[in-house]
Amino acid sequence: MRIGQLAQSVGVDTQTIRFYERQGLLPPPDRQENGYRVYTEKHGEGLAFIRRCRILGLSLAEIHELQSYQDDPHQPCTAVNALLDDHISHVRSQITALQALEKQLVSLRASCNDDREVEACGVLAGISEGNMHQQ
Amino acid sequence: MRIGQLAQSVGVDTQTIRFYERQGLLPPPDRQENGYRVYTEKHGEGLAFIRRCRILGLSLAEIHELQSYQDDPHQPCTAVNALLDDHISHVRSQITALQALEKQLVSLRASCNDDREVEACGVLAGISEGNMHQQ
DNA sequence: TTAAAACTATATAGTAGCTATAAGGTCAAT
DNA sequence: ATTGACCTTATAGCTACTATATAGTTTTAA
Repeated sequence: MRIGQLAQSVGVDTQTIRFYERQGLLPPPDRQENGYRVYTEKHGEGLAFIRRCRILGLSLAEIHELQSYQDDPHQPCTAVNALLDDHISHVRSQITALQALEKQLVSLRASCNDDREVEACGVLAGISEGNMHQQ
Repeated sequence: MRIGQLAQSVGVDTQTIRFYERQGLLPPPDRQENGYRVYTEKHGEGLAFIRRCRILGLSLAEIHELQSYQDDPHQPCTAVNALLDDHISHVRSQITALQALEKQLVSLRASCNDDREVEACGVLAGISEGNMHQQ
């Protein structure tokens, strides 16, 4: 299996595969005589794993960490669960921050309507005057 | 007022101020004979405006756009409001996406406890097997 | 058979918004 | 005279790719 086929089967760009290889997330595959990379089923699974992790919002560093656990299958999986717990709290704090931001933006937006000149715009005035509530 | 004082008064790094200047968000200030930048009150207001916009999550491009409106104060402020509306929907869709992600992560986490080996870890299995629900 | 299309390779730069580092010039105080 | 705090520019680093340039290889079609 060459890089293009692997890419298509997982739904990523060939560049991304080479990028993961350089980052140490995918093991360097064997090469044909002409230098083309040759991939196996294992590579496909590894790549799919990376992609699913990315969809879950994990960073490449976190994925690397998960891979290191996979390489040591008889350890307790405490660290895996802890990584996920950390990620969940990270996502939750992002949600909280964005909800606060949304409130702030909505209240700013309410301070204007479309029938004014820029000079009298409530939105711009609100930002300029800095009457922004914390967090 | 020199760059260090401006930076301290607004609470940013001096590097950030030079960066905004290069990006065209802050007008190039006058220089002393020795080349040091000299800032006025206006620069302070401009910088504070940028920072408040950043806190609201606006991109530098959006800030640039707002500044272009400020330079034309007798236009109607429709575009300002539209920019904010767009930003609000952007924030809302981020929230929605993160909430879906949180659900997914929590359900993944529920598939394991700490008393297993990595080999049997429900979390890793969940990711590897790809039984991930869309969005 | 040959020429074009489609694939592969590497290296490099760009994206966003800074932050950090290096290497140097300036200024006030000791 | 030298230390320290400030200023200058230029450059690289961060994340996770994506795009571009340039070149070699394979496959397909005429």
